[in-house]
Amino acid sequence: MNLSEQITIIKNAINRHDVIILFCNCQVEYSGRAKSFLASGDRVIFIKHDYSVLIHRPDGRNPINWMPANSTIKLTPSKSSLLFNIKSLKPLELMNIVINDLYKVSFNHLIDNEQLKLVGTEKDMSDMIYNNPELISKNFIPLNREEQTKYGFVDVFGHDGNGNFIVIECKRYTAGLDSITQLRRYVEKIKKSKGINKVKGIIAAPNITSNALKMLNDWNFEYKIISPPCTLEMDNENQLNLDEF
Amino acid sequence: MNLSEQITIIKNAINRHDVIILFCNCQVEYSGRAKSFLASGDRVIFIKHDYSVLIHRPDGRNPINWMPANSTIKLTPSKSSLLFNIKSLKPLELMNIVINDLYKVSFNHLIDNEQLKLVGTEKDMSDMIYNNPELISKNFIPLNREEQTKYGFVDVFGHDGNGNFIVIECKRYTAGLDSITQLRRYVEKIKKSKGINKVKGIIAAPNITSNALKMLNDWNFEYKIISPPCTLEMDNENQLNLDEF
DNA sequence: GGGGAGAGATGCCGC
DNA sequence: GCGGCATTTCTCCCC
Repeated sequence: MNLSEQITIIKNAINRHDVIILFCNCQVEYSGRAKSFLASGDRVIFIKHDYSVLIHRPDGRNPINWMPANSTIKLTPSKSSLLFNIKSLKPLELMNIVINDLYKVSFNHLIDNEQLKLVGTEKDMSDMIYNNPELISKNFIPLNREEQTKYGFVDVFGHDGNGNFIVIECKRYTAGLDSITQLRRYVEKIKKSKGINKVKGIIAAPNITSNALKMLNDWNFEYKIISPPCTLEMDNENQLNLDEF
Repeated sequence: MNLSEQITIIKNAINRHDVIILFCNCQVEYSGRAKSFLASGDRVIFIKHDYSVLIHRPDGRNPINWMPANSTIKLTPSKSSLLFNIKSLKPLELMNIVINDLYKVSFNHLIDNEQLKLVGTEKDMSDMIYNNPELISKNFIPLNREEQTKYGFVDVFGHDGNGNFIVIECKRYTAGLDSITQLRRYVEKIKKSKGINKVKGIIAAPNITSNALKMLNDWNFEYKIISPPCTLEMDNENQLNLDEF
């Protein structure tokens, strides 16, 4: 297949909003929110249904370069092979891909209307604590989830029945320094907005870093070892048993 | 091509550490750091050289499901089509992919030894300020970059020649509430470690949110409108002119 | 659309 | 390996 035919085929696939994969050797220039240059190497170029463009290296989870959805994709022949000019607005971003060698092209029209069901998130954690306040202490009485403040959203807010407000910040993995400063910000905001000084801060997480623990002690906050819930209800009868794996 | 031949071809490609693309209809179960289920739909499965596995939907920059590098990938026939069992250790993560319909398979051995040259990062910003202290003020004298403290790393640290220390936190885009709490943490740490109370905090960023600006004023910090540098030196003579695009 | 914050974040660097 | 932190973060949600 000659180059001109190949360009026509790819252009048609783009116009149909097919998902397109190119195995190729290419170099990439990007200018927009930052500026980058990637010298020639073997990569996979990914043009998606939403006109986002991903450039994946042979390794790693993330694209080495990419353009956001709704980009304008121009494809032209060059002396050696193909040239992509990709443009996106707000913010203005430009990308040029010089294809030195096109190994393989593959495309298909894909339809996917399903949504991922996910459990074990931080939201699941705060729900669990709200519904099982004894996880914090036998006195804890939750009042709100996701309490809105000008200085941020509190995961779980409540009191202990003795006039002490309680602010809980959940982390699904390890709480670090940033978690403590975040909690501190909420505690101070609650103190100010409620006009009360008796506000206790609690970090709920399965792990905490040593420095975070020290900073937490400095601020008289508390740490509760709590893990996110991890039980997925599957109504699908074709369900696989991950335990058997 | 029958199913058994197809499995052999894919297995060989996996053993060669080829990058493999499958256009297919599939359902995905994941259990590990969290738990998820994704009902049947059209997707692209991506097996990389490092044995990471990505499942991409027709839209969006990120994989909807994935497994990290160095996973163990088992491929077996099922009643309808193929079944992937993928396993990763530390932490233990399991994934099952049921392929209902395999549309296309493509693979290629890819080699990429190049590194991305990127400019316009936060590090570039702090370097720029360190080398051009007048961007902050005519009195600013930088002392260190990336000053290490137990409670975090200060982007740029210096003084004003009048006994006031200066702590600068850079953000390459918009500074938010978290940037202010971060700066506050550094300022307090410097005050404590140096045993001095005259420490000024400065946010250097092209934008700041309204709430962050308010909090910054509450803490008597300063805001300097500074953008990250964005000039890429290209030694490649095949350089494209992005401006002409 | 701005703002805040999580993510199965990932990836990098430093100790 | 832990820890702190940026990311062309992306993505979701709420106002």
